[in-house]
Amino acid sequence: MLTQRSRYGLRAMLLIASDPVGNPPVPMSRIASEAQIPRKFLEIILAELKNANLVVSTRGKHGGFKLARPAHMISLGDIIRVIEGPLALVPCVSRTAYKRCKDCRDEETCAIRRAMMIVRDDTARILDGTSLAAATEESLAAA
Amino acid sequence: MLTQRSRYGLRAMLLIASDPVGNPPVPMSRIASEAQIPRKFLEIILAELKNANLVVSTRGKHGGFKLARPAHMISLGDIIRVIEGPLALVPCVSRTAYKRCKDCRDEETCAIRRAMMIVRDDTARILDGTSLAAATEESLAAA
DNA sequence: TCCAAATCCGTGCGACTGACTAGGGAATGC
DNA sequence: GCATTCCCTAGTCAGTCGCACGGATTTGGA
Repeated sequence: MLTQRSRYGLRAMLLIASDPVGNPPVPMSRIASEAQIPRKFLEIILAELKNANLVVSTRGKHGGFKLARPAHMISLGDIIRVIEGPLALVPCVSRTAYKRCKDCRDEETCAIRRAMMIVRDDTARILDGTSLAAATEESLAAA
Repeated sequence: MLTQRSRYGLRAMLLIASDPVGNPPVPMSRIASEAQIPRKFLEIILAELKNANLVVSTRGKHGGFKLARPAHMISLGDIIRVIEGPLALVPCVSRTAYKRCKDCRDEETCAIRRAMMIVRDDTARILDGTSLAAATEESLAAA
């Protein structure tokens, strides 16, 4: 299951993405109220997203957040990986956080690993293949 | 990512499954030493598995644990669901723990939900489609 | 009969994480 | 210079993870 953080992150990103491109940045307070996310908690999440170069911020009056790339170039997988961590169920099949399992005799023939690998690939294929743009087309608030 | 618990659970089940069918039950101490799982922690995990009717135990001397069903009738999904919880990433696509997301306008057209649903189905298909028997055929210790 | 081998059962515990709060700083625009 | 915004550092509070301790209970065998 995804953590609350991740769901908040998805909601926040969807909301920013749903704002017309030419508009001024979306202030945090509006994200908090419209997506129903605790204000201060949202700060932390947006900081992570900013740190990962998924959003850019402008300070001062009329400041706020905008997507760092167009909405069709940011995937659900990008967001989840930033907030939640690796998509893989076990370290030995993770691309971003590979770690050998210590008592595995042979990674090549391990059936557990093979199943986990397929799960990971399928998951990544779906989540990386769904962009914010695709998601906002039909629904505005979810997760 | 799966928790350590779940990985221990998988290892324990694999070890029990790898024991010849006619043999006496496998004592916890042997599982602990061979699968490298802390003895007392293993107690809790085996209790969960027993409670979920995946293993049966016999007490007293020469007691231990055996699979409750033949190894080809227990899937990795069965085990993970018991110890880790639902396979779905969000509650609104879970079969075993469905819960509506409060501010979702329309579940039918929600693209997030649709992506998550596909991920869940793929995950379940693989994990429920891989039995302990299939896993033990090629590798004995993993995860 | 009594011991040893085994599962069962409750309790505790330190570390971490998840979710959230508090309070002030620093930049920017009017 | 003042309001509006983001930025930063802590700290709380509850829960879970991973694990350990000390038994009680059941069973088989010497």
